[in-house]
Amino acid sequence: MGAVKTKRMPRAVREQQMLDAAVRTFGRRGYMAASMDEIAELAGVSKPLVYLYLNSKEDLFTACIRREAHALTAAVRSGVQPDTPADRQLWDGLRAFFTHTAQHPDGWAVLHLQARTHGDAFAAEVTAMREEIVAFVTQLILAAARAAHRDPDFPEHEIAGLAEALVGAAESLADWANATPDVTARQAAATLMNFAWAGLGNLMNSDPWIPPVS
Amino acid sequence: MGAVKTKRMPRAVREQQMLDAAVRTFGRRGYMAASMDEIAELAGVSKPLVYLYLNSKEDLFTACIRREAHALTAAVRSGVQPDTPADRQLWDGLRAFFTHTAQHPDGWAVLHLQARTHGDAFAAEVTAMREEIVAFVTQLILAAARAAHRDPDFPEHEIAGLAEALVGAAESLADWANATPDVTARQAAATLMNFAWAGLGNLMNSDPWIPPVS
Amino acid sequence: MGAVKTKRMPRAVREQQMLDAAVRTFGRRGYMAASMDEIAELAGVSKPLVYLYLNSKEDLFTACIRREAHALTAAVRSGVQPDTPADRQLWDGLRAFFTHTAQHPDGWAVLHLQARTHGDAFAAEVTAMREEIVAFVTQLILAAARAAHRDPDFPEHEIAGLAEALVGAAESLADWANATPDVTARQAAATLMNFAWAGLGNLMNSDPWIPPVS
Amino acid sequence: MGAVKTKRMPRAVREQQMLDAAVRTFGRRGYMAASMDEIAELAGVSKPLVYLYLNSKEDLFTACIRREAHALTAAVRSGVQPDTPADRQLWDGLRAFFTHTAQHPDGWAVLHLQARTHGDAFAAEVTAMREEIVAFVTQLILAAARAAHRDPDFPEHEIAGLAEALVGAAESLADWANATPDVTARQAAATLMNFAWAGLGNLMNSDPWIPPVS
DNA sequence: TATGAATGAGAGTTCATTCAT
DNA sequence: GATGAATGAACTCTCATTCAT
Repeated sequence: MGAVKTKRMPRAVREQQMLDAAVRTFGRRGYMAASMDEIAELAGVSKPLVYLYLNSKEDLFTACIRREAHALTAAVRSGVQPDTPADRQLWDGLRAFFTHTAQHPDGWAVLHLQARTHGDAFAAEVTAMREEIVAFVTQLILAAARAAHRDPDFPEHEIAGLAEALVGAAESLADWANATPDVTARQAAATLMNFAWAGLGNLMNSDPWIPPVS
Repeated sequence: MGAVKTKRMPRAVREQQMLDAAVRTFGRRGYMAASMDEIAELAGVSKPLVYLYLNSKEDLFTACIRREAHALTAAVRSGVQPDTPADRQLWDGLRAFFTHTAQHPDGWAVLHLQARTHGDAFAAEVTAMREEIVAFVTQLILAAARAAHRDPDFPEHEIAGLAEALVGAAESLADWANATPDVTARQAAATLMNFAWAGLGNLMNSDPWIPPVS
Repeated sequence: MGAVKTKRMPRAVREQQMLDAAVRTFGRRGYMAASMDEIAELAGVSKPLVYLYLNSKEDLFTACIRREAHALTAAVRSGVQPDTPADRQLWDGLRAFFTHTAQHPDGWAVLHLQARTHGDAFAAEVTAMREEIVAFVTQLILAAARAAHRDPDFPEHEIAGLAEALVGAAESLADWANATPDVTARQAAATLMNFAWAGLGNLMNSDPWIPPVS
Repeated sequence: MGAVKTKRMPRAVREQQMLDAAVRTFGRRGYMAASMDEIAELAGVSKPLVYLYLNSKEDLFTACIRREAHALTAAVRSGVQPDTPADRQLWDGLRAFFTHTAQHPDGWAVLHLQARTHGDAFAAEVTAMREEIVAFVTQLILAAARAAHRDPDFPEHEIAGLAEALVGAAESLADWANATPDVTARQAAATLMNFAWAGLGNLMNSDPWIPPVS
């Protein structure tokens, strides 16, 4: 069931094994329903070792959140090329995002479902990551407005709402894509780009957003 | 602290008191962290009575989900007038939605945060409600396409994605509006309508969606 | 092993049973080595009931200390007649003290050994009782001085030391009497009265303190 | 924090460092609350080394008791000059005793508080030391009686009680002196000499014991 | 001589749940 | 219709102790 029992590993390696087991368990069972016993067994170690290295259930969960948040933002960042048009950056970012969430469903569940529902301390950890992403999207929207040679005539705080809506839609689509068979990351990204960039009104007039060739 | 202790109430009334207490407790503490003790005390009854009426913690939580889901869909339904244009229906529905989630934050937390994070059985309960809403939105999109005298040239399954994106964005905005001071239900609805109907591309060209007067 | 299992007792009765078991266990094993499991079993109840009524191990121990301290001071107080000469009052008090400690060795161990060695919070509980006794003895010494028509020519703070010495000697003798077979409470009291009242110097000169007839 | 980490020390030195750390930890935390981890860290060595040298927690504690008991009796013995009058010997012994307990509060706590509250095995270790002291005091009393040219007319076992009372009073005064600011070892000794030698009755008659000049 | 890696066993505590009245 | 009394089971966490090097 658990990992193969390999004895006497250096601490750093063991810690990663524990975090792997913890992310999987927290993601599937939920923070409270996950027991330290189960995590330890899945990691192939004894419970005291988990406590020795990770300190407490709360600290372990926090470590999971941080690791997964870092992995997700790193994935998105490395998928985007800075000096490309705004819509291209968004398209690349979304594909990286949906690809990562599809490949790490447990990590995504930890971030999106578990961390936000078990206390402010944990929620604050994800909020930090989320704000980074929202800021990235906000800046893309502003860049697009500049590219259209226009100062946006809607107020700053309205842009915050738009970015929030886009990010929220992406988060929901990630869950949806994970739950719906045969929906690829690329399709999810295309759907959202159309929705966000062209808008339903334009889509009705057959004026969709066209993905770049890559 | 809890409800005023009135003895010998009819069962239906007592049950509602219990559900009130349970929704509040589940919404604030989370499903697992909420204790039957706390719920019973908040409801002003003894624990055995809770079990007599609601049977178990799981059943109690399920009853909460159903009641709140029903209340939310009823609120949205009663906000929409069937024989109006699609964008008007969406606008009315969104306003009803954001109004309800703002007025019942605990119920919304139960549906959006708690029910989805504690096992498939509970998640399935919300999924039923969610599918109803997604179906409503899907039908609005199709109606809009018909109104534009066009068969949508993107496949059925693409529409599902669009509806999903819209609903997901709405859910996220509900959390955002609840957490951000001074954001009204109307503002949240306007932001989302602009985003969804006009799209970011059009917004850049100063071609926003215009809310109806009401 | 434990008490006969009698079901459904009123809370007050069960609490006393639990305190009985706790005093015995704490007194014999020590505070830390005593397990809540053992106490519960000895009391003939399940562990959760102990927690329901007494809250925590710390609270349970505190409750033990208070009950035993109260019992001991009550025993001493009721053994002394206020309007008798100082040496008679001391003699009566010591007999009551040694009688009580001999009859409640576990309670005495809780007060004298355990409560003072496991943290300031517990120690403070006994200190309160001890100070009451020291104050009583101090006042006896002053009364004796007045009876000898003399203002004591040693300073206040010296009297504190004398009272402390007398009480400390009594405490040690209580342990000694409990540990030494065939030493009665009366003998212990007589030894200490001779030592304290007449002093070793006088005893050498065959001038002991003579116990009253009673 | 702990001792400076110096590698490869001779065994005897390392052992003393460990005992220093152990006495301090046992004295402050108590036997059970003291953890081998803390002791090892305070000693500046790894835990396995503690086990290699001292074998087990019980053995380590026993070693502490023996070392501190030896140190205390040695201090008292070296303070007393054999061929002096009994009261002078007692006076010198008490001063040495109070001086040592004031200078080694952790060691005194180990002997007086901890060793007696955690099982007969440990208690027996202190009992050995205590009996040595009681025997010394008993012999002083007998010497005083002989000096008064009288065979004491109270039985052997009464003398045991007197010695016990004196030693018990000294032990209590040691705690009291440590806990009361500005009480010197000399003052504690004087208080106890007055109390023991002259007795309260004589003190009332202004016939105290007079300390020798030194 | 010395230690980083690891654990079996058991502690205090809490909870959903039921019985007897 | 309603409750005070009671518990089995599980949880987080800690500790003395050892192995392999």
